[in-house]
Amino acid sequence: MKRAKKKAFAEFMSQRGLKSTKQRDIILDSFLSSDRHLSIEELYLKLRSKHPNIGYATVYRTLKLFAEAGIAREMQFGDGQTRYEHVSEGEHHDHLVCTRCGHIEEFENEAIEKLQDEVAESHGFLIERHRLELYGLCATCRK
Amino acid sequence: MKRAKKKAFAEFMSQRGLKSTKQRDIILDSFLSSDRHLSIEELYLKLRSKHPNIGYATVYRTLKLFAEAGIAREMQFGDGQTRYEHVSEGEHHDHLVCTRCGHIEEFENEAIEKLQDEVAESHGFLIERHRLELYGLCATCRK
DNA sequence: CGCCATCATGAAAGTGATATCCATTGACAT
DNA sequence: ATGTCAATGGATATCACTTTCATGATGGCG
Ligand SMILES: [Mn+2]
Ligand SMILES: [Mn+2]
Ligand SMILES: [Zn+2]
Ligand SMILES: [Zn+2]
Repeated sequence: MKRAKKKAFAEFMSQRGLKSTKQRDIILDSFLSSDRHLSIEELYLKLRSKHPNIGYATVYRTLKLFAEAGIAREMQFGDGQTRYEHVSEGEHHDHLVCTRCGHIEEFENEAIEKLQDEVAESHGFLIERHRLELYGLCATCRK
Repeated sequence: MKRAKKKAFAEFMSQRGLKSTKQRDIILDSFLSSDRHLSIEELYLKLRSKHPNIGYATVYRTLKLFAEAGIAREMQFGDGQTRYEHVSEGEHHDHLVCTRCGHIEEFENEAIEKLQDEVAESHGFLIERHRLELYGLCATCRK
């Protein structure tokens, strides 16, 4: 899991002639071992205690790199911050977002995906990607 | 249609003790007679030729008011600008967005909505709202 | 190794869209 | 007509990125 992503990132880096650095290693480790939907600032703050020498710009650029390398995806849940989530090869999911505590849950639903394709076809659209987010109260916050 | 929204807005304004102004009337007219998914700047520019005395801040605040009054809804399609769309009482729809020309089409699909409810329930979520957007090439841009 | 062309870093400055301030103007109840 | 409080709009501030630039690190090649 983590191994696969580290390897994929290493390959991407060498293909592009980019260099391996201490910062990138630290950021990748931290990213892979944290919440699956993290903002730049959250990751930056998480790192800062142990690695006060890593700058915001480096975290920012490294997360962009992860996205280019295909091991992360940029997401917008409407709270004004871009979040980066883990991406696994060939996997897709959508999101449930708690409007009270910010908790994010993932789900997959083949039936919905299929209906989306039908909608697109009936409108003559060629779909490249989609986003489906359900906002409300999570099980905990409902109580 | 337009009448109903003007009336709804007037009621909202008087309930809140807000005042009727020339600018608000102009902006409402312009909003109701334009594209259904308009950014602040687009509306501002559209107005400027005929009403160069209306400021950007007023357009901004008035669109927010429309949203509060329930006759408009803020939307984010990922192009960096907030768009305001017309809202009709008790109506709901989702969007197809062309990634090439920016064209936006609307659709409704009861089956999808129903499946969404099932997903939410199976995760213990209480849904307040959702967003479903399909991004790709519109019929025209496919050719 | 030691060089050195490149890439990477991080503090600071820039950007663009949105949000707010404030002096002035306007609406409307009395 | 007057007083009060909301509205306006130009200017300024904010916020989350995004880029710049001087300095530091990496790694291929003798
Ligand atoms: Mn996710
Ligand atoms: Mn719409
Ligand atoms: Zn919650
Ligand atoms: Zn198109």
